[in-house]
Amino acid sequence: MVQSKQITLNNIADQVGVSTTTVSRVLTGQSEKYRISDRTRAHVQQTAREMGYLPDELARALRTRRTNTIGLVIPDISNPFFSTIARNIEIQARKIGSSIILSDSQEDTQLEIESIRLLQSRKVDGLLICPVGEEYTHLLSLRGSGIPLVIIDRYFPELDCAYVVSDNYQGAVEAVSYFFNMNHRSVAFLQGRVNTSVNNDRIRGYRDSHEQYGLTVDESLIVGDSFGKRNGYIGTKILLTKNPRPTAIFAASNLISLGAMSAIQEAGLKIPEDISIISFDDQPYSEYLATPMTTVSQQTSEAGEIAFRLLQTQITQGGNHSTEGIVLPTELVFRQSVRKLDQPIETSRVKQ
Amino acid sequence: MVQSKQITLNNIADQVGVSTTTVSRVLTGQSEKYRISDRTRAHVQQTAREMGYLPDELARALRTRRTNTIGLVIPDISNPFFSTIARNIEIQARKIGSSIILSDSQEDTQLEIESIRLLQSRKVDGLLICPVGEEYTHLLSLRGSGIPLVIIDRYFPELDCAYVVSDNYQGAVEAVSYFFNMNHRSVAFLQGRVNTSVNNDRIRGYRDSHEQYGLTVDESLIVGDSFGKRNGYIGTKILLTKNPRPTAIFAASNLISLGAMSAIQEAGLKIPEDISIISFDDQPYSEYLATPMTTVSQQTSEAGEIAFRLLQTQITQGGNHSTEGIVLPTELVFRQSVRKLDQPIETSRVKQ
DNA sequence: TATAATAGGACAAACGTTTGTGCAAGATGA
DNA sequence: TCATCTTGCACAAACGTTTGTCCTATTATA
Repeated sequence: MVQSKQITLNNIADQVGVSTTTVSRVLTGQSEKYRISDRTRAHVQQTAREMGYLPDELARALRTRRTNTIGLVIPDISNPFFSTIARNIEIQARKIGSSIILSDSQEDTQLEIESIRLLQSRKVDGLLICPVGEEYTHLLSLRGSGIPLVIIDRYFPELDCAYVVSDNYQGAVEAVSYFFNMNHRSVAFLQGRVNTSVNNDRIRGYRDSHEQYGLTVDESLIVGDSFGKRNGYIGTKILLTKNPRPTAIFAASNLISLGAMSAIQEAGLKIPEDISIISFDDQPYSEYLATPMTTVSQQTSEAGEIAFRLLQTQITQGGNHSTEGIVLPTELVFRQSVRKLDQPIETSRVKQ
Repeated sequence: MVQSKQITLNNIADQVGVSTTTVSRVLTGQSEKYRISDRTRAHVQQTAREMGYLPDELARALRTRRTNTIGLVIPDISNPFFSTIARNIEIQARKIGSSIILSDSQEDTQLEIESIRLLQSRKVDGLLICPVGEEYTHLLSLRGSGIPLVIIDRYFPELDCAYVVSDNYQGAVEAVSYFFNMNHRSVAFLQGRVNTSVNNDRIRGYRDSHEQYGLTVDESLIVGDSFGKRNGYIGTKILLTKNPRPTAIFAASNLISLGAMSAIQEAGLKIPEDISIISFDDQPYSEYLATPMTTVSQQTSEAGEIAFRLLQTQITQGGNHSTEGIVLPTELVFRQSVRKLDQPIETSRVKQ
């Protein structure tokens, strides 16, 4: 196997009988700016092609201080929610010849920090981060370093940084209100990772919705601590022991609702006859579930694309950091996992 | 916003009052090999830390001809099958300080080719490719270039290259045979992208299984041309017009079976009462579907990890390219989407 | 014809590392 | 005291680009 030597600008220069400079200028399309004759230009291009020249982006980047590379750090790339975001970022990046370096932080802040350091070492032009979400001091100093940065999905009110997130608050309000409209009065919340903006905003929506309907929230109906399936399973197990049992569950993620379905099934209960459920995150399979799931759909594709564009303007416009925050609307997609109950007997004053 | 200058070895050297060489040797842990005094070493380490030194991996790579970076090209990162593979690759890579550059070829050979070129320009140490799968001439020349390369999921018999794939043949045989054992005799195949090894092997299994049971395959029962959902929908629509209708469908991917479910539902049919189905690719949601789906499970996590290791040995052992092919067993996971029919009347000699 | 302008390209430095080699000063041995 | 080792580090080149500047020969201008 011949480990064929790399073809460099020098090789081409020697071959053509011209300086490296000239070759570089021709191949970067600066031939007219530097008055390279058509003859030379053609000759250089020809031999470059013949020799199969591929520019060394490393060397180029070292000189130009621009790698055309962006870092993407994500808590779990196997989660379709994140991989959809990643995909749309990649598609945008490829359009302008950028590459993305992918880092999976495994929902671990420490790994997130290490990822960021490594990406900085690799001199990425900018960073797109779906943060684990609890800590943000490392993001603060990152922001201070002046590197272009856009946060996705989970943001930090105290961090002055561009971000794109879903309207988690409104999404939660609509979901929970829908339960109330269907005459549910005991609605549980299977929450995700606590103290993340995503979770905080959804809880806030959950609470405010109660208030709007003149209801008080039963704190014992808020359970869970992660966005994973296992958490959904355990949380639901707990909820189902309650007496009286909640009539509805609002699950904070697609994985949580999957776990919840396991627990519900094991308890011999039916959705929505025995218990209703709404899940955050619409997925391709949502409509095919045993009971087609009513969900809160997020604009994941758009989130990826917008985040990339935000980052790109930061990169091209240099230090002029817009701190713009973009919040994308959610949509409640109605299917069959919510049952309408009989009118509740209680005399709850329904505001609004 | 202060665009703080990059800290270089030179800065540290100046600060400490020592040469760049010495700083480099200390910071790369070669202080004893080059007899740097403990005093100097400590001093250098201290100031490096104080100044917040981060090595420039670009410059380092340019000099060492090693980027600690591998290229990963995948047809669709939003497909959980691929994103699971990607995740496990990333997890392995991070353990040894490598980064992965992700490229989504969008199931387009041309984009795949461009991706590979760009990754070569970026001087990745090796390439992990889930090929689109029809063309492989570009992979041939890639192989000739001597860059470490491992193919995942779809391979090419004519391409002398390490690969890791599922045992698609055996998986298909088991699925289709199971149908036969359940007394089905009219089993359709909703195939994926034609002329890919994945599809070819599954078709072969489909055919051989027929032969083992002394049955002839009805060619009109093989429909479809991609691994997408839409293809599953259309293919099923077609199948359902047949008279007599096939009693069972073998779907070549998770997305195909989702599409099939739509078509089946629209026709007012029930799984498995009216039609049975087995799908390739087990997914977290498979057991929660309207009818829990009997699937052919692949070892996606393992595939990613193994591929990475294969590549890593190629990288470290230099040109010594093993051409080892690894095929991972599949597993038929039984759920409820297959109905047992009454004994067929026909007198088919059942071999085996 | 003398001078200025232009065309066409070359030189060399720089980006931040790594690494083979060289070299001075002190330590050791005879 | 002289030669030899050893210690501890510095020099300089190299990786493949890009880019500001300079140079020479030819053409145009006066």
